[in-house]
Amino acid sequence: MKVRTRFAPSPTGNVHIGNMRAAIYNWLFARHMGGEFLLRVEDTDIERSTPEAIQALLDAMDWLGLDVDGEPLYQTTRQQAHLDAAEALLSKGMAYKEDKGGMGQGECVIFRMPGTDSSFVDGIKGELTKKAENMQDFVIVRSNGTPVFHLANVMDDIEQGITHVIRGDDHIENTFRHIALYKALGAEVPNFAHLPMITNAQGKPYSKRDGDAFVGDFREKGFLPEALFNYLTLLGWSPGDDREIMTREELVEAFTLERCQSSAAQVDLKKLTWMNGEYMLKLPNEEFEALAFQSLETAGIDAEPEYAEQVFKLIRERVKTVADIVPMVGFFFSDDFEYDEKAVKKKLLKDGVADTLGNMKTIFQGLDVFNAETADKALHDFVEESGLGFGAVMAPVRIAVSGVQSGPDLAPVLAVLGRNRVIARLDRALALFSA
RNA sequence: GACCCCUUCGUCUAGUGGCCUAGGACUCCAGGUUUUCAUCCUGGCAACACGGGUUCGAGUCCCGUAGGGGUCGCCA
Repeated sequence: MKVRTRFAPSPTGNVHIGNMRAAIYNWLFARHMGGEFLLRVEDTDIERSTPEAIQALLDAMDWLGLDVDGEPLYQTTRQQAHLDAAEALLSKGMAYKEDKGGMGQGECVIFRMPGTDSSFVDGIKGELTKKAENMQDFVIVRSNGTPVFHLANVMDDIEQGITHVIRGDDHIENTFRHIALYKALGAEVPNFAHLPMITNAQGKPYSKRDGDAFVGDFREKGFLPEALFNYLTLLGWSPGDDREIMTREELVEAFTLERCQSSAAQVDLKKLTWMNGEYMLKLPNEEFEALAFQSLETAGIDAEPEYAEQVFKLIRERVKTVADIVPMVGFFFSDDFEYDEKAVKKKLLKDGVADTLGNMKTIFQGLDVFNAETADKALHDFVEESGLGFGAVMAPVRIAVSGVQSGPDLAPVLAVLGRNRVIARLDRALALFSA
């Protein structure tokens, strides 16, 4: 039988990172097995399920490259089928009506647990069992006539022909109920695999309060989808060898449920950032530039393409995330940049620095040609002639033209900025900081 | 509280009874390269939760303890 997995989120607009990892595992498993990956939108919460929220969900999946087979199933279209199933269960005596709790809310439909011990083999955790006395009957249709999650979920998984239900381990208890439902409904029980949860930097389960809980947050922070995908896959799974940076094809090829960890995993932003940097490095130049131009645009920076491309070449290898770009190149596009206070205090407000900057200005003005090579040579010559240390010359010049202590090679930076800008900035630094 | 699950370096993990004086990666630290910064290279720190078994031999199997987590809704 062909493997079919599914991702069944509630479209709330924000897709939780833990949910998205479950989606990734479902996708990976389906692709590995040559099966299908389906989407079911559990949109029965009318308040939160707006078209925008659904679109946001689809966008997040698209961004991560989780392609879906077939049309998505919208749970709201299935209500009648759910209710019919409840009727059938009722008529077979497998469910009963009751005014639960006697609260006068009216009668709801309650599923009768079979009263036998239950056990199943979880694809990740192994055999799981539960004694009959620890399982209670449960509501499948509310007194207001709407189906409850358990019924809807099972019915729709049957409808979509799901063979493998891969979900968070917070569903383990539900699984015993669901299995009983499958059997009562006369349907084949699918395979189940329960993923351990992932936790935040504090080692606690992700809550909606966590800043980085949603897929969109990672996108905004400048992470590449392929890097996030790779990282999330490795969080709780490993190929069994030492590979870490893996292409999507390699991940699909290597992915199996048996190699999934059965304990919770903690997200480590530092490692994600490292991995993202590796992916940034691998990006084809055109893609990097496209991303960079986009970042400048959203930051409201007007960039002349030819000039910008020179700038991008300078920072290309230093960027860890897309979000690094704008702060790194700001001074190339505007004279209105901040001076790093510490840097100024430590390097600029020193005796003799004003002379150094003044000398460099004169030297640069006197150059026949001003480019990376000549600027570099001028810098070196001056260091030698003056007997000043290298740091005593480079650092002040760098801070004067960029505001900060670190950045790409200084000479190329000067060359790209151009002589006029460099001299103007040296003048300004002289005026502002001559001690 | 009841039921269930989990436990290898700070973090992600390899490890399926001898190949483990426990390997890799991130982080961190030190040195080197770069006559600036970053990169890069080399090296280092650092773990089998604890206690009992079983066995010639246990990180690997069993039992218990502790700690962590999940679930106990007419939410999903």
